[in-house]
Amino acid sequence: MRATIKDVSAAAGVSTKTVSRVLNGERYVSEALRLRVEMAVAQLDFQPSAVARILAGKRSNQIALIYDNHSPHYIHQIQTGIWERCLEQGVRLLAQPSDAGSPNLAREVGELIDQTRVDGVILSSPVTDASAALEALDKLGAPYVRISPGTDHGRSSSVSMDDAKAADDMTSHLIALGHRRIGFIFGHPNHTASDLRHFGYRRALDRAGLSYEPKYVRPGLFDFASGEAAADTLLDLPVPPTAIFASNDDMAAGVLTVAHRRGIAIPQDLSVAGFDDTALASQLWPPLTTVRQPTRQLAYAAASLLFDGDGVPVHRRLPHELVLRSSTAAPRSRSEA
Amino acid sequence: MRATIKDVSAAAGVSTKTVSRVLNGERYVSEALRLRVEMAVAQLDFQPSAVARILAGKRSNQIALIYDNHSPHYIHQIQTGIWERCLEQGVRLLAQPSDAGSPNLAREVGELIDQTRVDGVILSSPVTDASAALEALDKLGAPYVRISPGTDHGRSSSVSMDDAKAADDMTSHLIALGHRRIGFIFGHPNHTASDLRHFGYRRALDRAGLSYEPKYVRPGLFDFASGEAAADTLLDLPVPPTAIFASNDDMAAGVLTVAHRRGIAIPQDLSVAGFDDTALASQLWPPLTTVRQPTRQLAYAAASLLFDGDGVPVHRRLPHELVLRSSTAAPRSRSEA
DNA sequence: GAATAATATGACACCGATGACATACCTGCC
DNA sequence: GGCAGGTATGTCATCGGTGTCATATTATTC
Repeated sequence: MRATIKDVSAAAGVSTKTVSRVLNGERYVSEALRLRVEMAVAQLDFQPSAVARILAGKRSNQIALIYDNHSPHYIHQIQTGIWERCLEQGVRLLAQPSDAGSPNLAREVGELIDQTRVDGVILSSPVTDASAALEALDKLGAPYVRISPGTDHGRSSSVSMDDAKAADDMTSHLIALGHRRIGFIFGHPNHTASDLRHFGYRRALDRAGLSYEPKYVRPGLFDFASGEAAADTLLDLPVPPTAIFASNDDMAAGVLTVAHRRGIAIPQDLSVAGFDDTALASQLWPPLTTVRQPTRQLAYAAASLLFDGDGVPVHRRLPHELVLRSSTAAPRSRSEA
Repeated sequence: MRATIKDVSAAAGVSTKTVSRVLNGERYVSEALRLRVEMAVAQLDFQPSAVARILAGKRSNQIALIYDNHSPHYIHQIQTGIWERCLEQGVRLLAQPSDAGSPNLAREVGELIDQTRVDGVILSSPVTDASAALEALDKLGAPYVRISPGTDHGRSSSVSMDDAKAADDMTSHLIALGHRRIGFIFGHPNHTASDLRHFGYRRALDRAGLSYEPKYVRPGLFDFASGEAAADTLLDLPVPPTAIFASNDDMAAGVLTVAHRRGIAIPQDLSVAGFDDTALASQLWPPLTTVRQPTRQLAYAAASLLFDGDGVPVHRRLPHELVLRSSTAAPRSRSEA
């Protein structure tokens, strides 16, 4: 059986409380005792039980990540970023997939907090905007940080990128290339980022003096199939767009596939842009022009805010980056209006 | 403050032990008391503290997943499969990324077990074959199940697919199409599956009476870039292969990109096959013929073995499936030897 | 009807740490 | 010399449950 604090205290000839003091680096321990305790700890290869600590103390040294996202790449980045920060902090990470729309969400979150006593929670989109979850967390007084929340920004600390600006940048890039008819594929309506990206697209058109044409804007669900469907509709138009900007890479992949199927050359006959810079983006043919979302860094920053936070909401905005690859180019004929 | 078992016992007018019995569905509780307790629980919205349970009892109702895998899709599938089973069991899941080659692996695993008291551990490749981790688990007596282990099969329960058979099937498919010169890209040397897939490839050639040509076999690392590099080498050969079988989809994507870059038509001039059936496979152009690895089901089964196991190693093998898409076809000229 | 077994309930210690508080020992200062 | 205040250490209750054991009640058997 593993050594407990009692074994250590016996071996060192001190009280368990003194051992506890040494363990936690408290003041008021003489150098002599500190040394004896440390030697006993080393000798017994003693590991304090996290469980007992939680029960007795205040901190659990565990945080939870609540997510509901169907992009493995995104979650992986998020998880990796958080984990990196946790490692530095000596904190464990509990993964909690969930369903942002579930009527049980509040209960699930409540159970998570009550049962595990996590010190804090990180929410990723779209759970960031599930009011049931937020209410449950507020009620229980659990600190939480949101990654890319869409609404209610004052409610908690958060990290985010500027989705509108990014979409604006990409759209402007296409306009600069000479495109005048730019299709846009909306993201999943549950994600607030979808709306922001759409707004950025529209703002860029507006600034360039191009009219916003609803027929060039199609709904999407952030998945491959919806990208295909949207592309089919757009390319069936009497005067199809010369460029299509999809709200994420998966949908852009769908656009590419439709184009290949129709024998449309990319980027000569059609420019395609995505969003996220997932691994997929560089593995497609042609490699996708897209927006690099600093996902891992966002996650890392979120964990930092959680650890260092003092209750006052802080917002951190991280910069995105346009990644220009070969799926975009000037349209074949610049004379088109 | 949250209700505790004491509040419930007071509200129901019974001892805490009786509440505990009801909570755990133990025998020997009268219907009347059970009802009173259940009502009190409902009324107070009582959630037993997992932490206290762990400390007092034997089970922690937590398991951990230790992984070190650079494929987000794979991990996501694994995590989802395990989570599904955990949900049924009311068990929480701790995610523990790690580095299979790290000299600290044994310590990390030891700390994980000691500190969290997880009931068991699931290992995914390649940590499945990191002897430091296995030794640490054995020493601490922690039950564990491995997903697709490569070595030492008798050592623990495990779930796996038949990698050799799958690669054999795919190779046989290419041979049946008429291919005689089939390139092969090896997987990451750390993963034992790599070796098995290669063996399956070779066995299929052998059975068909085709000679095994080392020049058609290139190393790879399971990533896109190594797929590109291997494809370039293969296609530069004086007599290049008419088909390339990559040990996973990412590398197959690399092959497709090289082919596109060189203007090689797929599948007319070159057939390409992958392995795993990741999301990527169906999002590429042309969609990839590949092997569907039952990752999620493997993970689910692994969790089941962990929960239901009684210490006796059990091995479960799940069936794979050939997914035929449009990246493979008969070679242009069947006359080639 | 007494002995035995099965059922039902509670008292209490305990899991392994930390928190609150008590106590003892030094210093330094009036 | 006595007292305040910082330093060092220990005692004991406590966190919120479960395990063990004792005991009371009811059912079964001969």
